[in-house]
Amino acid sequence: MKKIMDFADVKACPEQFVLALNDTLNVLTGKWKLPILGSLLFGIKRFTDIQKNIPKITPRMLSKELKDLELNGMVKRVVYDSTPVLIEYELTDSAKKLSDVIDSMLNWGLDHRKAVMVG
Amino acid sequence: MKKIMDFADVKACPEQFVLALNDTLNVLTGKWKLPILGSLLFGIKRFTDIQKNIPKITPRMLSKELKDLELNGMVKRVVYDSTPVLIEYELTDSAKKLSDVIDSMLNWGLDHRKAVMVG
DNA sequence: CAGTATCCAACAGGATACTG
DNA sequence: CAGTATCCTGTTGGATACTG
Repeated sequence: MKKIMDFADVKACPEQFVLALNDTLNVLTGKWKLPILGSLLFGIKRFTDIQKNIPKITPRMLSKELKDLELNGMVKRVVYDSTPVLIEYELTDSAKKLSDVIDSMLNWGLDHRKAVMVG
Repeated sequence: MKKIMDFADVKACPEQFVLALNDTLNVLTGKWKLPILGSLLFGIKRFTDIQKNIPKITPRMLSKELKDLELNGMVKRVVYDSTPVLIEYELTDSAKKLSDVIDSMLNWGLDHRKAVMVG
């Protein structure tokens, strides 16, 4: 794993690092993004499949978040020109790699819980 | 780095993992938490020092976020009983370990930017 | 210096109903 | 099935002024 200080240009040009960090934060934050990505980690899904996977999400929010994730290169929306039209959502390769980030967040979170308990 | 599927009980008891993940997200999200943690990574600081470090943050927001970070075990607030009273903020050990998470977020973010560019 | 107090705007998200 | 359209509430954050 490359550390931030390994990047030679971090001091010379910090803006790109701030942007990259914000990108990561943006695809994770909000009430529904992680549940949606989690649902799609188990495979290609249709709109109503995702809705069934995530209790209490409304179609409005699912639609909004899927558009946002698509715009940010996390989700591919595939339209099959059958009758009736079939639409499927799947994760991009980039999105699948997010599991590394989630693992590190999980590890820190579990450690932190222990630390806060005793402290 | 331990991966989520390495935890034997992840399927039996997923709630603690959801909580841990949310903890991590909660100490990172919002407009000011990361800048504040970043400022304190360079050492112990006083209220107005942090304010000088972070352009445009108001005392209201800095006060609110510092309280929140303290409550979540990220920041220690130390009061020196001199006259006038001196107050310093420093990161907890747990907060310092966040740099691992930030590194992984940064790496993913930089990769993702490249992937989205070409895609 | 280290904050509070008040008021206000913007946005995230929810409830419900409707559509090609 | 795969969404939109409206309307509404709560939270986040900003502006400005003030305090021990």
